[in-house]
Amino acid sequence: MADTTETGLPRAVAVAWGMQETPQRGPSRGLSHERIVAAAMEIADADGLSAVTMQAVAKSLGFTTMSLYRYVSGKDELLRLMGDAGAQLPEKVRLSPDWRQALRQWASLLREAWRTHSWLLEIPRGQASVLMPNSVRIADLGLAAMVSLPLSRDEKIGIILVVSQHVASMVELELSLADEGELRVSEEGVDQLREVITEKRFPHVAPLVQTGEYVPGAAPPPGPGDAAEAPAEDVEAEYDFGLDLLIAGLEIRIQAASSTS
Amino acid sequence: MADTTETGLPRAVAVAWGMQETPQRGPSRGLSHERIVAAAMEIADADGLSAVTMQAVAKSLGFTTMSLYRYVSGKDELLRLMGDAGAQLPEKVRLSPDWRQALRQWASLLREAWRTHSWLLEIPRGQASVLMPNSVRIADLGLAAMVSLPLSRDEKIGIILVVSQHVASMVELELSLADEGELRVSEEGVDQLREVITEKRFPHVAPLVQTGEYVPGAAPPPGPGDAAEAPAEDVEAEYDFGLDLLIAGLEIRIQAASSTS
DNA sequence: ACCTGAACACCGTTCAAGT
DNA sequence: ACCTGAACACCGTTCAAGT
Repeated sequence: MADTTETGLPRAVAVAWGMQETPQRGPSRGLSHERIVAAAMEIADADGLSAVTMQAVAKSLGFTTMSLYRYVSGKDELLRLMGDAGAQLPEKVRLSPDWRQALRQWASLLREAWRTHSWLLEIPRGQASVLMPNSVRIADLGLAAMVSLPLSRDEKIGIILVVSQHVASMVELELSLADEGELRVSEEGVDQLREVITEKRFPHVAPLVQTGEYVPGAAPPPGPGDAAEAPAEDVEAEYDFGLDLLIAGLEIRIQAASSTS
Repeated sequence: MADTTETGLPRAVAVAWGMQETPQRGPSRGLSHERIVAAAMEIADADGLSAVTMQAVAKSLGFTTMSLYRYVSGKDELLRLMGDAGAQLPEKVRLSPDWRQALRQWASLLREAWRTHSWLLEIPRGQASVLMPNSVRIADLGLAAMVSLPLSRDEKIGIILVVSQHVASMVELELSLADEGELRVSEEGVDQLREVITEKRFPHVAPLVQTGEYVPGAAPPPGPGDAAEAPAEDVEAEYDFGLDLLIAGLEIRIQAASSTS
C-alpha cells in the first residue's frame, strides 16, 4: 500500500493539494516538489517514462539523487504527482448545452491531454488517484457535461469511466502504431503464419490472414482496385465508432427512463 | 523496437507458435521456454509481476540466471510469452446463436482469464501481440460471436477492441478496490478535502465530497436509512452498465444498417 | 532544515569459460 | 549445445554525516 499521512489520505494527495506544511527554515537551495515533478515530466516527455530515474531527475536539476527524498517520499509518489500534473485540462472550458456534444468535447479534452504526455497511460491509476486535483477537475467536467441528463450519480460515474477508458485505449493504440510501426513482416513471415493460423483452428481469422489483412506490417494483398488503403491508420474512425456506440446506447437508456417516469 | 526473426515476425511470435527450430544436440538438463514461462507465471500468480525477475525465475527452476538467455532473448520476450500464455480461453466454447448473448459470453470469458491472472493487465499489449496464438483465438471467437451481424470487418474489430477494453478496465477497477482497499480516510482527512474541493471550483463534485460519497475510504454519511450501502463494491453493476450501453448502441447501428439496405 | 557521500541490496545483461 | 561464474552498468533507498 502507498504511504499515507495521519489523516488517512495518501501523501501524494496531500502534497498535490498543497496540504503539506513546509516549515521552510534554514537555507534552501531552491528545490521543491513542483520543480522535481516538472523536471521529471520534461524527461518523460523527451525520453519516455523509463528514463525517469531518481538519479536522472536529480541530475537534471543539479542536485544529488538523495536530495529528492526530502520532498518526495519515493519514486512511487513522484509518479503519482507526475500523473496528476500531466492530466491538466485547459483553465476555462465552454461545454455545449447538448449533452452529446458536451460528452464528445470532454472526451476530446482527455484525449488531448494523454496525447501530449503519452507516458500518462503508463502510470497506474490506483484507487486514490481520483482524489488528485486534476482527476477531480476531469470528473467535475464530465459531470457538468451530463447535468441535463436524467441519470443516477452511479450511472454518470459509469459513463465517465467507460468513456475515459475508451479514449485511453485509443490513444494507446495510436501510439503503439506510431512507434512500433516499423514492424515489417516479410512474405515468408506471412506464409509461416498461414501455416499455423489454419481455417480449421481459426475459421474467422484465417481468411484475413490469407489475404494478409490481419497482419500489421504485411504488404497489402494484390487485390483488384482498392489495395492502397491505410490498414489501421484510421484510429480516428475507431475512436468515433466507439464513442458513437456509447452515446447511442446512452440515448436509448434516456428515452427508456423518460418514458417510464 | 522488439527483436525480430529474419522473417520480420517478432521473436516472441515465432517462439509462441513453435516456429523456432530447436536443434537439440548434446546434453540438455531439461530447460525450455515452456518451463521458463510456466515458472514465471507461477511466480506472478503468487507474488505479482514485479516479483518476476530473471533471477527469481531461474532460481525456482534450479538453474542460474544466465541459463534462461539460451531460451528467451530477454525479459521483454519472457513477458510477451507470459502475456499470451495467460490469456488462454477454454478449449471448447459454445456460443449462443443470439449475438447479444454471444458477445456477453465472449466478454465474460475474457474477464475470467484476466481475473485468474491479474498481472496480465500490467503487460503492455503492443501491436505485435495480436499475432500471438491466444490473441488470435480471442479475436476468432469474438468474430464468431458476430457472424450473423451485418457489419463490416473494421466495425467488428472495433467492437472487439472497445468491449475488451471495457472488460479490462473493469477487472482493473475490481482489483484496485480489492488490494488497495485498505485506504481509510479519517473524518479529518475528508475535512481537509472539503476545504480544497470547493463548490466554486468544482460545482459538481463538491456536493459529493460534502456527503463523503466521493471519497473512497471514507465513513458513510450518517444519512437517514440507506446508509449501509456498499459504496463501490458493485463493479458488477458498472460492468453490466458499460456492456449494455455498447450492445444497445450496436443494436441501433444494426437497425439503421438493415433499414437502409 | 537542507543537502551530501558512502553504502546496500537489488536489477537485466555481457562475455569468456567450462563440459 | 548447454550451462556456469565473474563482471558490468545500472536501479531505488538507507543512514550517518556535514553545513
